Amino acid sequence: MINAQGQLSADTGAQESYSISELSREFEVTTRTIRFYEDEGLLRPERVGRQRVYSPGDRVRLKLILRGKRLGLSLSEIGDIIQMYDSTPGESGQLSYFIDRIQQRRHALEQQHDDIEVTLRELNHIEKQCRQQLQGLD
Amino acid sequence: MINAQGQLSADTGAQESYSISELSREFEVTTRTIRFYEDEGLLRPERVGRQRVYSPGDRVRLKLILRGKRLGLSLSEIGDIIQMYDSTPGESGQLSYFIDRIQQRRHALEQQHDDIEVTLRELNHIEKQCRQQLQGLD
DNA sequence: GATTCCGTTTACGTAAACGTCAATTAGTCC
DNA sequence: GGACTAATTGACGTTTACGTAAACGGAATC
Repeated sequence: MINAQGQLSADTGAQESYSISELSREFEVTTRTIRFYEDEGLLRPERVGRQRVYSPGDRVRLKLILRGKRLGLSLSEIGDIIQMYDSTPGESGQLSYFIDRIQQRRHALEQQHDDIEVTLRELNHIEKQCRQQLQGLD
Repeated sequence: MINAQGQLSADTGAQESYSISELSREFEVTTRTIRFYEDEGLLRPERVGRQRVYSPGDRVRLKLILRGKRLGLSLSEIGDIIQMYDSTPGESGQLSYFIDRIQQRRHALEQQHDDIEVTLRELNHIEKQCRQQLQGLD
């Protein structure tokens, strides 16, 4: 297998580096978007010359970013969360403050979780009514 | 009990009308925001003179809007959903197309649901590590 | 060596979702 | 009847998250 840099890489399913257009295609975002995330400090790919080269770690970060987007988070909120992932070990400043931030995130997520369940139930109800209408069983 | 219009209303917990500032306070959004939602066609309060008067139904709609916001939906997506709630009975144009739209919404919500669970698990993991650090049990 | 394909930087444009005045109206309190 | 309070319309400002176009750099290909 040959990657974008023309180097051989064992086909383990996990490449060791990615070009911007590869990631762009894989995740269906524009290169503009990926560069923008870098401007915002969410990604820090290496450079070979002027070109960006993304590691598997960068790819995971991009995944995290997109997951955050699907949840409706702003890029700065996403940056906040990514920072949590990054500073996992001990150097997270005030540990208890850090835990606090985690709790807050979790609280918001749990609220969303509830909102989703309510909405799903309601949509199910509406759909049911529609199906009855469709069959004239009303 | 006396509402904003100076009229008596039985204290059943459910008022029969609300002023814009009442709703503003209750849901902690600015009046500007509420008017903006009206501009976008998400709310249609009645008028007494020039003043807006909101019914319990309007209040529910506002609740729906804010729930949608917590889920990260755009106002137009929220409008889309509210329309589903409104046109429940039979006049939903192409019923099967309508059901299709419901399915799509549901799919997005289920994706979010999954995203949340993954993120929550990860946050839990991170928090655990932090707590261990805090107790020096590492 | 001209074209094509990626990629880069710089910069201006834009849609969404409000914020922030400013000017005006209409009722209320003393 | 002046002051205050709540509401209204209108208009411009702002932030976020990119889109879009221009102009250029290298490598590959014909």
